[in-house]
Amino acid sequence: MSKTPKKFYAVAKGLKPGIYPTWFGADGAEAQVKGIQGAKFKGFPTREEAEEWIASPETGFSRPKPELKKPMLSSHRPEEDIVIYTDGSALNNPGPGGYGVVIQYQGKMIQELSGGFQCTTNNRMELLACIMGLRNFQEKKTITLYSDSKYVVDGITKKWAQGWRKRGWKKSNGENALNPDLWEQLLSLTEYHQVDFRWVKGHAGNPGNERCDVLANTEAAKSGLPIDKGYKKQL
RNA sequence: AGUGCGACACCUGAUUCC
DNA sequence: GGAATCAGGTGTCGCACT
Repeated sequence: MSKTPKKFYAVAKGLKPGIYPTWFGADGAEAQVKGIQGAKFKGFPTREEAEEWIASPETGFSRPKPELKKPMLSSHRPEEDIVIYTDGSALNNPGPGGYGVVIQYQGKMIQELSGGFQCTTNNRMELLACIMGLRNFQEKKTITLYSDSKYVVDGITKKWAQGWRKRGWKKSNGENALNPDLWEQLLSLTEYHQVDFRWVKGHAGNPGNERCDVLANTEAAKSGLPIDKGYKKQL
């Protein structure tokens, strides 16, 4: 997993402003900002970046939200008629989880789907969200599907899943590919419909993705959820 | 088989601000 | 409820070494 190597911590407002090489400990940055009102600090991979930031602490401006101006004139391509947004969540991962789906037709929201399970994983829910969304269409359709999961999007667009299935659900390194039950369903749905998988950054202000996030989290928080029979913890 | 590296998610906790 | 910063973790994949 990725652990961003933030070696330097710039303290702009704290006990003693400056650059600190560690977070914890007596010499760490945490001691300089913990409990300090109005503290301002940020980690950087290099000392240069930290010093640069400390010179101009970038006050205000918390809305990098990229404005989506969509003129979308009369030339509406048919491949964008049906748009599905998906997201999944799993508290404590693995843990109680849910999926959320928003289906739009010609820019109008026409349906929302959601569901949850007692114990599952984030990736299973991301996968299931796509499956549940695509399942809504009996007839062959051209669909644009948005997910914030590279696992899901690359699994389809980079043909990972096709490779795993071809090798009997083995990954490129020979080990078992996980969640074959869900990937099998998603593969057959994508072989029936014409689905354009597109990755969107999570929590970046995308309204469709944000809505799915709320739906998924609401489901995960419910009580009396069913069990995810396909989830087997390997141990 | 190990070890790294990369990436996107999903969390848990702490502090500050509104 | 929202914004931000930090730490620790799991889910999963591919790649490239030993």
